[in-house]
Amino acid sequence: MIRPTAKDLAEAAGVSLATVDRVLNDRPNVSARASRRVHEAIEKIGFVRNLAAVALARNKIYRFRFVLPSKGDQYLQELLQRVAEASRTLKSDLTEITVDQIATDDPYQLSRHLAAIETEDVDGVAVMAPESPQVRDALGRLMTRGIHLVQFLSGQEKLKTADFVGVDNFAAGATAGRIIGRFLGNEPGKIMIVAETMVARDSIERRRGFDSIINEQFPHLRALPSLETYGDQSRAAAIIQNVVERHHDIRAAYVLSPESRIPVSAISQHADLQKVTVVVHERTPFSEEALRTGRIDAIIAQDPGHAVRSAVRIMRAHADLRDPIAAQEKIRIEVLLKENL
Amino acid sequence: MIRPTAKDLAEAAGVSLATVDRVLNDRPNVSARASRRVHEAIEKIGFVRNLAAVALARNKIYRFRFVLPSKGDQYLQELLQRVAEASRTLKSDLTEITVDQIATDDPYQLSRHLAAIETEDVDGVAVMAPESPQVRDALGRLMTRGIHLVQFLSGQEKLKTADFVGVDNFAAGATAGRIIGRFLGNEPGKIMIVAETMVARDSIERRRGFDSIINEQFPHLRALPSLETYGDQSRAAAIIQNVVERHHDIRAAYVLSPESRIPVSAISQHADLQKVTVVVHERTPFSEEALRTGRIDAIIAQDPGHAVRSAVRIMRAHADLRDPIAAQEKIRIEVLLKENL
DNA sequence: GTATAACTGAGGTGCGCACCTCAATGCAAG
DNA sequence: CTTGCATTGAGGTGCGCACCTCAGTTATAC
Repeated sequence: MIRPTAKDLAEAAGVSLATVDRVLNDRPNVSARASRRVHEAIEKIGFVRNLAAVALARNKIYRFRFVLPSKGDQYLQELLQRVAEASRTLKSDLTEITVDQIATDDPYQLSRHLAAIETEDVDGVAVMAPESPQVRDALGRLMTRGIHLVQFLSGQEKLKTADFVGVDNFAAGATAGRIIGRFLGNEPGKIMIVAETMVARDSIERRRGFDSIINEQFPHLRALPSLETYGDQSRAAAIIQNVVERHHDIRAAYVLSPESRIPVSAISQHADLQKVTVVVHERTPFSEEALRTGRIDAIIAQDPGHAVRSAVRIMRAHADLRDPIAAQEKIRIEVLLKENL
Repeated sequence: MIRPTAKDLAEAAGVSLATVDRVLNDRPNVSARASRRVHEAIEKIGFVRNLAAVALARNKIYRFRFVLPSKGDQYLQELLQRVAEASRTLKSDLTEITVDQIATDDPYQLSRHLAAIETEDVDGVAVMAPESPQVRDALGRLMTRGIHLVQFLSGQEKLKTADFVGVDNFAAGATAGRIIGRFLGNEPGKIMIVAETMVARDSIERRRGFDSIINEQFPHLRALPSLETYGDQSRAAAIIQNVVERHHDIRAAYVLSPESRIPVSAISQHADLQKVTVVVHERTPFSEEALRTGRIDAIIAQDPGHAVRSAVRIMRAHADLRDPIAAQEKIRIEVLLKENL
């Protein structure tokens, strides 16, 4: 038989098409016996639903929304581009993607925005926002209202019920630690650590992962306290200069935040990049160029395109009441060197 | 308007549905004027084909075939699993995937097998086979017969007309070179290089990439001539023992071939893995475990699951007379350390 | 027993498009 | 003018399934 249809399935199961429909779509009023016979027949004749037909018959448009920060540098731009790209590609798959850019670092504003999302307007929401109790509650309320939520690239620690798309930041920090440790060899020295802010949970976890490796595996190295730039160019220059002057044996720098342009620029002003091993996070036009020209030595990245597509697949699966395929949705921690850009 | 349909498009363009159909599907007998008006209307009303409806109306089953080696170790198993997985997932997308396992290292047998593939049986073929003139000709003939070909994970140098899915092996070798070079630091030493066979083009390119980095960036290191195991455990042990005895200053080992179990086992018998930095290719249960336990230091990998899905997407695009989205189909060279497994 | 609820089947409609036929119109060459 | 060919439109069919209605049947409670 060429690819059995629902009709073939009904025949094989000895029931009517209506019952097959009830079983396949989990509708009520089906006896256990009928359900069992249908499932057995599915196995027996190898029935597989034609998703194209399902989609057409349902004639449903999936509407997903990404809630992203309004302020940022190149990494945010990269993300926006990937979302736009996915939006274009998925239009022919009955999927419409919108983007809201919000001051996600203002919990009040973000909460209000999330509260204003209507259940009827959207089938899933992917939110990228730093952790805060207020935001966590707002996200919880969103889910209570039946809107499927994906925590996008940055998670709330105690919101385990929502899917999370992104890397394990502890592991990412540990990876950075391993690279710096191995690159530096056996000579002792200090490592400068720079972040936009240490309020962000991502940065904290990366730092913890980094420290765990350095302390255990490379005890001759010492990671200095984290410097916070607050995204300010001149502040970054000042605090980095200060640290460089006070420690003559800085052999490496690790930038925790996704936006590395300001920290790296400041570092290159005040330190000899030939001697200092620099590792940053996220691939951006800046970090890519810096790696190419040798200003930095490695990038720890997560592919934003993958992340976007993964978030959409997860929201789509939930909208169809399916389970996402977990294995495929794992975002890899990528290590980029000059040679594998 | 909710999502315009072809009917809306016809109306907007001032032509009939039949003409819209002719334009959308590149059928003959359409005046330039009609075509232009349809395309303008597409832009104007934002028409996007409903792929589900297209698929349903076409009612076409895509049949793709993977031609893979019959002999191999864990990496082959990994690949087979990923293909099987994709096969299961894609069944509901009207895509059927079959696997032929052939002695791909026998050009004669492979050519005969390829020649026997019927145009009617299949919409695309993905072939993983070492380079040889005979195979290249057989692949060429396959394409001449109108069967779309994807070179899967191993390409023929002079067959540029066919798509290739897999990493740039020169870059992969260079990445390995960078890692070993940086991990070893400034002390001089020698690097042992092991391959199953250096006949395979992949190994040759990796070696070239590796040498280019070592020679340019790390002149205090010397890469020894490649050792060939021919997949034989005792032969591997013998030649590696020989090399270890003749060179007392071997500080690293680089395994070029995707199957690393035999070489690494042999190396660990005859060298002190605490002191020797080992880099291998491809993630397998063995290499993963070896990385976890510290027997090896890094894995250069390409995600076989991605590769399989990418090959399928490319064949699918060609079957639909579309162009694949090149950016999405690039397979990354992954660097795996203990921390980002 | 009867009333009620749970189940089942038959049949219809429509999703948006591809693909087909056939008649009608335009247009150019001779 | 006629012939021939390119172009266009009108209309129909079917892909596989979801979703609906309604009549009929069976099980269960009382």
